[in-house]
Amino acid sequence: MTEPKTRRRGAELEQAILDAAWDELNEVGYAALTIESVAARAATSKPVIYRRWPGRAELVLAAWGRNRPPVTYATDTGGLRSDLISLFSRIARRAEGMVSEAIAGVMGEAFRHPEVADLLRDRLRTAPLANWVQEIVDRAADRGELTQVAVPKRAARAPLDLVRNETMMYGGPVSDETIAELVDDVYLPLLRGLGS
Amino acid sequence: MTEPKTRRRGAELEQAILDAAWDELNEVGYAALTIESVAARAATSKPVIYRRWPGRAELVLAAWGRNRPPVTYATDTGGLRSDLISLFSRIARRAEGMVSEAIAGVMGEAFRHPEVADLLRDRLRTAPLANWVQEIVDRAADRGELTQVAVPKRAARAPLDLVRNETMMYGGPVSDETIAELVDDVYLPLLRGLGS
DNA sequence: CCCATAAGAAACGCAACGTATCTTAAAGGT
DNA sequence: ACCTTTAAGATACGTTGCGTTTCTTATGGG
Repeated sequence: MTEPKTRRRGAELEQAILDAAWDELNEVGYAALTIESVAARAATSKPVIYRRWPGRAELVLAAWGRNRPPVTYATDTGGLRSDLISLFSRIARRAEGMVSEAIAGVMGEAFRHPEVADLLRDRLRTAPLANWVQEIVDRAADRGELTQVAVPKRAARAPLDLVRNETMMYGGPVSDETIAELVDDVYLPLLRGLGS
Repeated sequence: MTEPKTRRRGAELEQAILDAAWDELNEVGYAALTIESVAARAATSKPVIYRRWPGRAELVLAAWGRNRPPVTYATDTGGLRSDLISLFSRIARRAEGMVSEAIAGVMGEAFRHPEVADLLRDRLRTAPLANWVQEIVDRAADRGELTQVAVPKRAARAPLDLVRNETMMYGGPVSDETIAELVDDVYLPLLRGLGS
């Protein structure tokens, strides 16, 4: 029991720890995740983990970094509204995959450790979002659904911000109804208003 | 030292505890706030606190409930844009007074305790917001700045959601520049778009 | 084959948890 | 004025996880 026979090292060991952290995160959640539980699960010991990451937040961010879903591209669905519904759904699904309880937990620590805050912000940002929105708008303009317009950065970020807010406030997955409201009552009017 | 002479009871004692919790929250933050530290500060003992609140989150929410700034009304500044700037600033200032580190902390626990989540949501909601937005829009319509329109609930909530997102993501106070962007690049276009 | 490196085991003191026990001050009814 | 009920406050308990230190020993590179 005290070490079967093989002693892992370097990358292999690191991956095993991150897998253990990820499993633990999904099974018991961030609040109940302890360094000791991860160490036990990975069949290693605390110092091994502390040698690599300064604390729980960083460990979880690292684990999450290896397991988050890839960013997918916004396809042309043939209409502005359906393009937006598709975009918002994609964002929402991605946000859900991020285990919002963990985000909230890490956030709590982020305030005390600015490095963690920066790390977290990087993770929550979806870099190509602005381009996607602009592409959707361009296509809509080609179809005559909107007047051609450059979407300001703030406006391009809004879908992500609105979905994130929804996820953080209500925990669970974002309903189709909510997505429809965000598109119909907020984002579509916004895009239309940009053109006037 | 072991009890000067007077022993507080009921409401008086409760208030003393909540004051202590509030002070502690502002001085050391949520992460470092412990039941023991609050008990010490209030010059009482742990059981007294546990008899009243089940845990840290509830205690902090209670303390916060007694100390949050009153909701103030949106005055007529004479123009749509300045009305909105004023509204967003008000929301932002209120959000800052709420010690976002504490919100994040409570949020982390909220996921494991649905009652806490409900409590927290109540606290973060600003009930009369929809009316304020509608009033601002009505006034703007009277001035001829917008066409008269009923603002959907989602759209009316957006200012709060956007500011909250900003506060949670960046911690510190929301800059005037950010507020201007939110108004000029997001909310003004949105309101204009609702009218078309 | 040897040796520098790092894995793993074990134990440390510390802090805070949440609970249980007991004494005693305060409030209120008669 | 007394006596009963209520709850405040002190104290101590076992528990858990922290983050660190110390030491042994397996492993892989040279």
